Amino acid sequence: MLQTASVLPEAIYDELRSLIVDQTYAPGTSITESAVALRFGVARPTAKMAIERLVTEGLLRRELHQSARVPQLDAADIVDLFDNRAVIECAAVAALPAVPVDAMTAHRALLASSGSFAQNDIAFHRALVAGQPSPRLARMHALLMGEIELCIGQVQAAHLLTAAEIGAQHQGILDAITAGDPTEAARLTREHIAGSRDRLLSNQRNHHG
Amino acid sequence: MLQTASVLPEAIYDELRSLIVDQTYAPGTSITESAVALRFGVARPTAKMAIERLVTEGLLRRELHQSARVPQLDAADIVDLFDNRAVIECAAVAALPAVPVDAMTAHRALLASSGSFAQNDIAFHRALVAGQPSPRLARMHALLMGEIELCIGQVQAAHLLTAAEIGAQHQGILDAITAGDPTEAARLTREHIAGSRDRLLSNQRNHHG
DNA sequence: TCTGCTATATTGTCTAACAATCGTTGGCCA
DNA sequence: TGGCCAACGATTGTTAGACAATATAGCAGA
Repeated sequence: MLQTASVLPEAIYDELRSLIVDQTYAPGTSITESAVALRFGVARPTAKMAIERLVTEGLLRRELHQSARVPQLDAADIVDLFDNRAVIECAAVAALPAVPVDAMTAHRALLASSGSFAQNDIAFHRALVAGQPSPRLARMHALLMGEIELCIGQVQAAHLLTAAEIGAQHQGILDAITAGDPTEAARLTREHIAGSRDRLLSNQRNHHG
Repeated sequence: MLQTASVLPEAIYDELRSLIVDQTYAPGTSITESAVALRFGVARPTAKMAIERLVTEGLLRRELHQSARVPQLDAADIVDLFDNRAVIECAAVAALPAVPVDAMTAHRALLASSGSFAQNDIAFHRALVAGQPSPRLARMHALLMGEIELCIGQVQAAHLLTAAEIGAQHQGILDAITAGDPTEAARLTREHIAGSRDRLLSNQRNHHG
């Protein structure tokens, strides 16, 4: 979370964020302050606050005097997002003293998942970063992950790879951490993320290319 | 800049930010919304907006129902800030196709400066990141640099090193970029930032230890 | 002295309203 | 018929004032 906000805008923020990531609001949809205020039964300033927070995280874009719009992420965005994510997550796993329990939980949940496992994949990576000691690295990661989720939703990439394949790559990262080899952990993380990126890119080409 | 805000909160944000970085507001000072609104002659919501943006950047901290306070950065903060800064700036210089003109400008200004050159140093590093193509890497860097400026102000570290010494290290980084050696550029950047970190740390020990 | 209550200060949120600005639609003119 | 300009509607930007919720501090009592 980027900032500790008050409870009401926080709730609206959460809800809106889900609607955007779920593709309930398609890319390009414009989201006005009044509409949000009406939908959630709050005053416009409160809705405005939630929207501005989503803009800060990159899940919405807006310009002066125009309503916020759900961004359409293109190939360049995917490359930028995943490359930066690799930088941050490599630094994170290299700084991990041990495997965080939350990461193990997400890992097992992913391997056991029957349907869509994208959320478990995200949770695994978030847990790796959360388990590492630097709060600012975690903040920067959060700044990327919102758009990453949006991106995965937009490319309909839930099943580009099997849970077993993803799980095996995760297992390798965990093993390197446990073995006390941060360099190897970082390398595997970099490869894992680059693989996801390329898979998303080829899928996007098929859909929009 | 983290987000494109409207003009009035933007102006207040800029002014407040300067006052905080300048140490006009000492660490620990509490800044109320009303006080800001009064000082700048705007309504409280407008002041609130500026304050919340500074909180997002880490230049102020606040909890629910309490006024924002200027944070007192300790040794752990310095380490965290500079280590993460090294991660980001290394990635930035490694991605630089050539030396940005703004970086050259700041570099020359630093070498020619007679008094305090901290601003030129900051400008140089900002220019390096701004010259690199990824907007999200730049955003993450901006998230760190606010606190970095605050940190430098709090440790009264304007003259821990001569302009000539800093300039020489910068020159080395520029040379590596020009030579098309991103690995070397990243290494020199990492060393340069680690040096700054250690000097700030020892200075802080003298003052507060 | 320590505990508990009260009072004040501050933020959280709402309603209502006006100003500024952007996009669009319609009409007017060539 | 087609292009330019103006007015309109929609939306955001900003303000004012008000009330509720909460934290801090100071005071009173045991």
